[in-house]
Amino acid sequence: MEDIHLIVAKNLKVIREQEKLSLEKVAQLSGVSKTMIGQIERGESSPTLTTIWKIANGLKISFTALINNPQPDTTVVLRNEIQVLCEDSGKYRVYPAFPFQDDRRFEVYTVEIDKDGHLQAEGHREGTEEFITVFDGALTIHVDDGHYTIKSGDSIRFKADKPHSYTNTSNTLTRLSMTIYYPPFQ
Amino acid sequence: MEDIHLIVAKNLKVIREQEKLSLEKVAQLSGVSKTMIGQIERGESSPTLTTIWKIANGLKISFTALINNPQPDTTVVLRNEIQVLCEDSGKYRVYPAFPFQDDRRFEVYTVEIDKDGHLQAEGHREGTEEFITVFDGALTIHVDDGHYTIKSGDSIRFKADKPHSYTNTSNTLTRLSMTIYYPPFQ
DNA sequence: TTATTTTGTACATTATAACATACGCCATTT
DNA sequence: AAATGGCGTATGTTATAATGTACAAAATAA
Repeated sequence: MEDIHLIVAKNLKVIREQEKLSLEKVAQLSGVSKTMIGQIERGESSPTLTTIWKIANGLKISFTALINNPQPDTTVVLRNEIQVLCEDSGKYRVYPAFPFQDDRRFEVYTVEIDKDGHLQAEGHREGTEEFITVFDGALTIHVDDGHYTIKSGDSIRFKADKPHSYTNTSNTLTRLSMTIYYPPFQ
Repeated sequence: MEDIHLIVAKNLKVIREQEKLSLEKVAQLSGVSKTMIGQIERGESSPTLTTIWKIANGLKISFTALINNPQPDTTVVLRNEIQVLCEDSGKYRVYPAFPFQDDRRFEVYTVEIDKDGHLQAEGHREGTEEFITVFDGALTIHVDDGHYTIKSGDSIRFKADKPHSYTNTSNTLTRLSMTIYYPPFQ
């Protein structure tokens, strides 16, 4: 239960059944076809904004009542279930453990870099910072003409709004945890 | 500036320019094509939920930052600019002055009923109430076997979660203001 | 100036959201 | 049991969201 249209699916179905409304009834209240209402509820369709708007208005509920995902108090993320992202021919692997969400201003990744693995990254948004702790191997970070080598157990924090690079400068697999902070707008 | 996709259009353009990002850049950050970003900004497209989600994540902003419509302190609604809804062959005309919105729990209509005009309405959601003040003519409301005649200057409040009807029982045009209250869920 | 890059839009195509219709299922009811 | 009505799903079609390519204007560099 992660993808946005699945959240809407769940919310809509709950609200509709709570109100004891048929698909037909929701259709005529909202002006959206019965078929589409059904597909949205089953998660078979990613509705457009105007469709969501029509439904919210028809049911006299707020837009966010449909897109809100009531977060549980606890979330367990299994490594095997994370969609891994690869760079440098698979030598640099990113596991997004806690992706960016709503007003949370950070995201947490686990990164694995094979021996000789390397990644050159562009600068992120103005004010963005990275917080890295190395658990195995050693990492060398180049940023702003300087370079820093972080060994297992050590950590680094740096402003990531300029181009920077990560290199495994050990002879083994390097594993690290990376938290990226994005400052709010304005 | 009313329709939901126009709100997103405005918000996206403001944020993008604020961050000095090109369409191209937003495209690669979000994984949504440059063309689509442009169309959304120009209000030429009503994006799907997944597209909005991709953009929000790419820019590291909340979903609501895109769909939020910063309401002005004052809103003037001209009668001529309201989309009028007609029933009973045009004898019953509804002007939605303040439609339902977000967590506001009511909406305000102006209604005009010609001589002999009539409307049979189904019951609204459980707990829904209507508040009517008649300004011209006279209105007879049937609900739950009872009927009430409201003359110019008078008002009525009734639970509208059962079938009810409105009839102009005067010899002239009847005009009234109707506020409908929808109770929150749960 | 001319050349070059960058940026936003126009166009043609593909993918899919949205709709109208029809069908099958599970209730009641008779 | 048969018939009826309400409800959700499957199907085929249309509208439009989404993409890729190409183009034109503006900005930058030479």
